[in-house]
Amino acid sequence: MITGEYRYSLDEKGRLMIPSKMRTEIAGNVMILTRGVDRCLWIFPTDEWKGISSNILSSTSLFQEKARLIQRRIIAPAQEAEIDKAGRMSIPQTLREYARLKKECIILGMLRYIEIWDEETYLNYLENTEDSFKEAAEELGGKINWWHS
Amino acid sequence: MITGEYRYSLDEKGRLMIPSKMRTEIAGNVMILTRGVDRCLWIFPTDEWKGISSNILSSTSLFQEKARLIQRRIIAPAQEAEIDKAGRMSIPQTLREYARLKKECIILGMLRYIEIWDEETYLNYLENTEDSFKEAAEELGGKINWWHS
DNA sequence: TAAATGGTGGGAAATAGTGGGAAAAAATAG
DNA sequence: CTATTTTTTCCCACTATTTCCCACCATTTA
Repeated sequence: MITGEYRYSLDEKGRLMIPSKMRTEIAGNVMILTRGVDRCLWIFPTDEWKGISSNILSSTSLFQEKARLIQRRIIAPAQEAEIDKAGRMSIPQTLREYARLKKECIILGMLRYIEIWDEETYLNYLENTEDSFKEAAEELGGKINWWHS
Repeated sequence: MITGEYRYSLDEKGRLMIPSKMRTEIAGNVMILTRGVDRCLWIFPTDEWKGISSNILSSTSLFQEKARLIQRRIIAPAQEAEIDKAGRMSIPQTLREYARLKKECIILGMLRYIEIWDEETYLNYLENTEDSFKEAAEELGGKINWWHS
């Protein structure tokens, strides 16, 4: 279970530190890096990625508009990224641009994957979604058992 | 599996770099280049192309309007293109015009084939399809098991 | 305070990418 | 059919980027 919220800065070579607590949760040092949905990047352990990508592919077909949308935004931009001996990961340029990463980045542990945000973008996101978050919490609160049995 | 999103520029001789990470995924240095669906070009490894083109042919008949459409748009414009020793590919003029390639191009790895876009066209595409993408993602999110087993 | 772990910066070698000259091929004109 | 021009292809040299590695700094732990 990968969790935690961290701030690290991109260095001049476009490398970003992955917190050691997350690294210890991950098998191997190769991961899959791709576009996320709200101007953030997603990092998946390779085995999680295999499941997700094959699920998407099997439930869509190439000559359909929606399938191409998903494929072009989620599957296509994905690249393998290695964690170097010092625990850092090089973020490819096109992905860096998509997420508008400047210097300070936020790293979020989402249980089975990791999100990377530009700090400013992230703070704006939190602020702008405050209301719909409360709504969602309210709605979910009625549906699930927060405290198991 | 070919993935990744890259930006390269067409040089004065109409050549376009194919990213080395994609080249290593491809057997041989000859590929099939043809029109794609949304103002982009498609590049297939030759063996993938054989499968796809024969699939299209066998599932359609000469005497059907729709079959002729697909043949004229996808099959007929197809040409062989070689990757030179420096890893570049010459894009024939008619295809360059169809995709409106100017200088900056986006190269997308679509798992079993590659797409080439003019950068501006691509950015417009992403922008214009933002809403239907989020819809499609939402819909897909409800249908599939993101986390295998 | 020493040792261990976590994090940062940057040099050097290897790899990837760019530009352009020259030979070959194709097109055009005489 | 030959000569000239244009286009394409092939190849080499140069530049940029990435990768690998090592040394150092900071922070935690004993």
